Amino acid sequence: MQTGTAVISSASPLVRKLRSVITPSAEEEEVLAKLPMQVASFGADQNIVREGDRPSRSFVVLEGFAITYSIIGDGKRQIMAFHIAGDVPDLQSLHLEILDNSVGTITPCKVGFVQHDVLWAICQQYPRIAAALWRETLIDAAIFRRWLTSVGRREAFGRVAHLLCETVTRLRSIGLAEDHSCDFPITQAEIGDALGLSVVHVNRTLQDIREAGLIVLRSGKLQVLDWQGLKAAGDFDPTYLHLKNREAAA
Amino acid sequence: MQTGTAVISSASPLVRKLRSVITPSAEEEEVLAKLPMQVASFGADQNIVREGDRPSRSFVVLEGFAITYSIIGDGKRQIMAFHIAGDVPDLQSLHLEILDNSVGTITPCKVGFVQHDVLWAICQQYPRIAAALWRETLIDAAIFRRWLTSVGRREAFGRVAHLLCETVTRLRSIGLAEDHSCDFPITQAEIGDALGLSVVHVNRTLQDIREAGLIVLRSGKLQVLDWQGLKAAGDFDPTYLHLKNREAAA
DNA sequence: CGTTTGGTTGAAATGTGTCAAACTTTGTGG
DNA sequence: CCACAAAGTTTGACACATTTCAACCAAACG
Repeated sequence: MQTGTAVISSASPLVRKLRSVITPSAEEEEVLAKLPMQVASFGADQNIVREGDRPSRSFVVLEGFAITYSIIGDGKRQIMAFHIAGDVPDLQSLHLEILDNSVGTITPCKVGFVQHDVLWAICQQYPRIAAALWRETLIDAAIFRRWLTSVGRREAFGRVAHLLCETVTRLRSIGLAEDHSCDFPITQAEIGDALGLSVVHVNRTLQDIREAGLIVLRSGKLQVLDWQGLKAAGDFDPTYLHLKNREAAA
Repeated sequence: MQTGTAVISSASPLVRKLRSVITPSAEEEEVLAKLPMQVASFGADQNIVREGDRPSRSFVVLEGFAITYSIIGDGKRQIMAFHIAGDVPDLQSLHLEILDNSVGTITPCKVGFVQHDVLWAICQQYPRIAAALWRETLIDAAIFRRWLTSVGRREAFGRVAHLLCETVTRLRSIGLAEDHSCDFPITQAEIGDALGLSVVHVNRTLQDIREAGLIVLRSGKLQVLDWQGLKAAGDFDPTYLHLKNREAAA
């Protein structure tokens, strides 16, 4: 894998993501690699787009972690997705004029804005890329469904375990995890807002998971000690991620 | 509305749904109206497709209520969506080979199966229909996000209220609700499985909502007595449904 | 190095689940 | 059209997972 890693890391996040979603041709890869985008950097905890916006462009996450979230009436926050390199969190705005949720950073991020008309043009010229983009939004929806299942019907232990499994698997699929270790810059408060739990209870649950010998999580690094055990605890089956490179899910 | 109703009801559920999603041309409407589909009837509580299937066709709900659901390890069920006439619950299978959830009926249903290659051909020939279908899947995703928010961060009262608002609004958008009254054949157990609540608690919550004078719900009929009040209770804002016909959300 | 952010702990409060039983409505076959 | 079964709803009592409050501690950071 050593030599392979160099090749993979030379590809743009968008191309790496594409490879996890379809099997692109060289030409298709090149189109995405040369996609005209306006790169911008954001600090941690900043909004990139807000609920109610009517964007004329979407953006790719190039580096860092971002979240899709919404604030409800009484001020509580629900995080609906964690976004990593290669994700296009507001791709939906290509078809839905008004954004129904906000997207913000939780770590410093580099993102690339792409005009919608550029995307439209590419979709017309490269139907397989159009299909891949549609496919990506469908996978996002599948992830939402799984989260809903987790939050609706699993207890805290299983919920957290499932989130950890999913995140590691997704990071692996784009080459950002070795074995079952990865950067994990998500705070306990953010885990809570994602899973419908209080910070306090996330903290206690994380301790339980540690004591069960399943993980080590310290200073933003996650190491899974017992992958099978964690999968079992979270009732995790990666089918719903519809990854092309199945090994990532092993 | 009387004369208008006649016209609307003459349209196929698919066309009516299309009108709520985009503003179709006469030609586009005709394409969908004449879509070759194999119509089938199902009794209540039957599976139409199952998790793990690899369908070569999708289906439109023509009559009745269906659900997207999943069973987790310990046998609990999470319902992720209620489908009404015009919905295409497994449209995702057009792009994702393997189904990651089941779809079943909760009332007797009439559905129309459409081969994927037919859909592909239409998408190629009518880009606006392709866009509309993509758009529909994006709206579905938006609904999942809202459910997640509801289940994650709202108490039972708000959750149930939100679900009622959403269902009435969607039924209105396809002409299946007058004012704020509609058929509501969803059992309390199903509401519970959708919202992550036990039947007992759904029952008590429903009584609270009734006592608050917001609704009448009896023998499968829902009548909203205080729409503003119900919206407030559920913190409901229909923007996320991205309806073309905004009046439906009033 | 102080200041901020994130993590940890304990105790008490509570929303919701579970269990178990009764009641009511709906559908159906005799 | 009644009678019965099945499905859905309702109730009460109790258990418990999770929240809230209120500190305190540890690590990161400029």
